Amino acid sequence: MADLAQLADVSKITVSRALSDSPLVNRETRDRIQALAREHGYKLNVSARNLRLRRSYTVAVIVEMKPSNDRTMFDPYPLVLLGGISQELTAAGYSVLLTTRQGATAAAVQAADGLILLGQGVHQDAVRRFDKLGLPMVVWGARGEHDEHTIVGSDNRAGGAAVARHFVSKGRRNPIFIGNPGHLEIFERLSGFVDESAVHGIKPLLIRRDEFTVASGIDAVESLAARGVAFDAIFACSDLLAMGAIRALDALGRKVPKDVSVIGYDDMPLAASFMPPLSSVRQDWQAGGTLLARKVLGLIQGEDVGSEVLPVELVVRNT
Amino acid sequence: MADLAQLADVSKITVSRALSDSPLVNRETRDRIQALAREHGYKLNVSARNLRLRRSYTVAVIVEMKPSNDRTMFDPYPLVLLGGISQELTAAGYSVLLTTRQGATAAAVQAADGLILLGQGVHQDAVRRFDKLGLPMVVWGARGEHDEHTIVGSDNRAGGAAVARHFVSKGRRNPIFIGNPGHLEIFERLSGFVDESAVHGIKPLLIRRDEFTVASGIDAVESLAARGVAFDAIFACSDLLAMGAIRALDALGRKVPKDVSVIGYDDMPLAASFMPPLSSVRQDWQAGGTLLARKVLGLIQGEDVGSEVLPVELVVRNT
DNA sequence: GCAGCAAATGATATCGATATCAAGATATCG
DNA sequence: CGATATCTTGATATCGATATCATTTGCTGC
Repeated sequence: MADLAQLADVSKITVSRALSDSPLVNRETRDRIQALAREHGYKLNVSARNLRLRRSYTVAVIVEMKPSNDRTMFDPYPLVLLGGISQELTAAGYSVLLTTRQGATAAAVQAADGLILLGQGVHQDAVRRFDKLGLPMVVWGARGEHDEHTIVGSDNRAGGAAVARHFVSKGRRNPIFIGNPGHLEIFERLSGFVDESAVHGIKPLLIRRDEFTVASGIDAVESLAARGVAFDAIFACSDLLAMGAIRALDALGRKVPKDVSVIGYDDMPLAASFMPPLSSVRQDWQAGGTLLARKVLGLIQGEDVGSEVLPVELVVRNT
Repeated sequence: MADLAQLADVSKITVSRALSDSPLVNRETRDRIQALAREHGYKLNVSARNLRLRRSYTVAVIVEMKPSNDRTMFDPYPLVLLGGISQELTAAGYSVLLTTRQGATAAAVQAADGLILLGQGVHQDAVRRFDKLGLPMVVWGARGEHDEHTIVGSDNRAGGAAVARHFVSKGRRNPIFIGNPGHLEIFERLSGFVDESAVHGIKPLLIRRDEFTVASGIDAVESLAARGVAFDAIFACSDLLAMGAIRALDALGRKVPKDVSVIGYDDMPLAASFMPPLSSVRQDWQAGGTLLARKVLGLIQGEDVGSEVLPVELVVRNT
């Protein structure tokens, strides 16, 4: 900037003002300086600006990425969320600092202006840990009873309820829920499902499975069959579980959807091309990401943003 | 730091040294200062340090994230890569700055110490554009003829060749390749496939399809059938294409793998659970991410790292 | 013709860290 | 005992931007 100042025969501060489009400087001067800056390939030193402004214009996104074949890493979900976040923040002139939980102690993270927490396993302890940083923070997921932080998530309860209503409309009386209600989001799906079923005098059976894999879905149905449990509908809390379930049902000679209705969750791209095309509950992750970003930005600006729940949509296909 | 200096009754610079574990300061003093820092929740101001050191300790990762249902956004691939990158960089004390191509003009990106380019569509023009930033840069993908930049990718050519050999070993004489050789990586797979086939006197047929979707795979096989083309093997350059192809073959009454062998690419988690379990070429993305990160770090340190090609593995299952 | 005001620019201090060089304290040695 | 080396600490300048207050210039209106 000092160099530019010399070139333009003005002071450093005028250059600074010109480059930030300040109305304090004559339009002519401003254009001249901006042209010079372009011409000489001037690049703002972000560190210097941030130091002076006491801001980093950076939002840290903390993703849970476990090494192995965990759901989080392989499902499209976090990436689409990241896409939405990245787009929105970038547009607002912020940068996205991506970290795993382990790396979150890095100095750069602590210097962030805000925090976004992703990952289904975001439990209270993790939230509290990051809360101590004292940064504006938004969490993706479901809202627990005593949560005070800002949460953005999709309406898991409504999703569960919609599935329950669908099953009822198909005359199903003995539905199964497969999943891990230990995760708050899954628990919400289960609650919505159970509550809505109860309205119609139906009591679903819970088969707890911790892994969100095809194998796990197969296993769940096999264990049901082995135990001789009667059922005519399955609500799996992930599409992979649902696919596994259908595979297992097929092997058992039970027809989907004639004998058993099956509905998955997430509506991953493959669901539509599954054979048979899988019915599923869709959440709009891109929108989720956008919203997460807007909320942090709001918090950073000192606004009073509340938590928000995004609608979901039951996509009925052939199962 | 000035406050800590007062508290410890030393100078700022001693505090600075103590906190960075400099051997220049007495162990006792150092411990005392570090204890004080912890106690008072001192946080390093990253901007200030970066300003002084003329470094940002940040590597920008530029991902192509197109809005719609593009392959990039939904496949597990970039996320796993990101996981590897993030892990490695974080361990080295660097931060990961995630951006889309559009956001890459942001000041923070230009301030990065290095650049990693991801996305199958990384063409020459994009590479050149970012090259102008003059930063250490590593690209994921395949190596073009005139490429001078550092490239990390998996051995697409070997992948294609392995598939060709497999087909030959199964006695297949009329193989089809489905995919878009416009992408350099895909082109390499095709080349390896074609060259290795030629060794055995076989000439594959190329069906060009630009989308990496199940629908596209179905469409490809249907068009083959409509044109009355004879074939007994399909090498699809993505698992989704392969799944679509198998679906379509099924509809046409052709058995897999009895009548037609099918092999996909990427070995996505679902491939193993597909019905029938899909044979596929696997690349180790986690390792790729790690390697990408190491290369940039090397470049940043001024080392002379070369390009590198990672091995792939043909996973033969039931197709 | 001069006070008063607006527009444009500048001088200086500052953000919070580290590099460089200087200097005091202590130890070692012939 | 003085000289030299070693250990430890400090003073000062600096990284590159912006906030604040000051100043200059040109113009308006009575």
